[in-house]
Amino acid sequence: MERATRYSRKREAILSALKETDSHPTAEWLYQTLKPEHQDLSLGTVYRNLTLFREQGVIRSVGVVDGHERFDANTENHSHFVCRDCHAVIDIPKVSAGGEIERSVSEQYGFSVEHHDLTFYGTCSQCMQKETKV
Amino acid sequence: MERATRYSRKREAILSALKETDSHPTAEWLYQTLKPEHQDLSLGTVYRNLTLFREQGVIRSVGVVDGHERFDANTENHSHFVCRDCHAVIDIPKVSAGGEIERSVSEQYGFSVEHHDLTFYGTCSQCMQKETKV
DNA sequence: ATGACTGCAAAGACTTTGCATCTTT
DNA sequence: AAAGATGCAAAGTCTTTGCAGTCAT
Repeated sequence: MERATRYSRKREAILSALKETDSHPTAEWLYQTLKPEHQDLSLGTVYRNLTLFREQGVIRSVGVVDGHERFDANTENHSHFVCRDCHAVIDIPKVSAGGEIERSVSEQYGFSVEHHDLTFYGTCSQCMQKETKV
Repeated sequence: MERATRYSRKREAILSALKETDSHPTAEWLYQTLKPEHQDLSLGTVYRNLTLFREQGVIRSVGVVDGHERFDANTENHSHFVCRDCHAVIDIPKVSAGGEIERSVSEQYGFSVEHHDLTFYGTCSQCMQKETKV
């Protein structure tokens, strides 16, 4: 039997903060961002709720960038660009083939494919300018 | 000026082990695998060399799966399937559009795109059988 | 000999967890 | 009141690093 979930001010705040940004934040960023409004917030609570949200499927992990896990409240199919310089994670609206590609892999290998990620790596425009100046 | 690189038995062994497997191992796996032949090998050396290889571009990180970074000596363009159950990382030969897609993102956003990863997530056939039995 | 490479163990960095306390229902 | 949620700090994991000794050139 599953454990019930109760309302919690902080949980709501964490999810809202995640929905209001497109920066694909880390747990630490959420903690720092919410701290002023919720002074008794603890990092552990942020982590616990992120884990819960992920299990519920309301958020998704974009992966670990430079040692920090990045989260995304946008669970619709889209891609990402990761800047190897400033570690920004930027949304790239649907460049991939969508569901068809998953079906193709599923049929060829006999795997149950639930999801796929397309991620680009390189240097963002801002960081490219910086490099040029040096 | 870059630092010179000298020959090292262990370095060679680490790279060989990585080239001989398609399991996308972790540092720990390489360490355990090479330990019998190189009894005085240390985990630190494995990590140091993996970092070196990655900088040299002779290997690539497939990302962090279940808290462990996974490495791949195959730097040619291909995709991966990650089993969320047993954490296996399995090669999926080229399903994506290749270089064109990178050019497209590069032009649209003004980013310098160096690489892209396409990763599928789900349950592998072996783990699906296990689940059925239960 | 010189500078690179390594073992070892300590230090780091991020995340998880136990327990007493506070909240929600 | 009962059970979930949180703060705090300790514990866990994976990875990095300093230092002294070893090896390649």
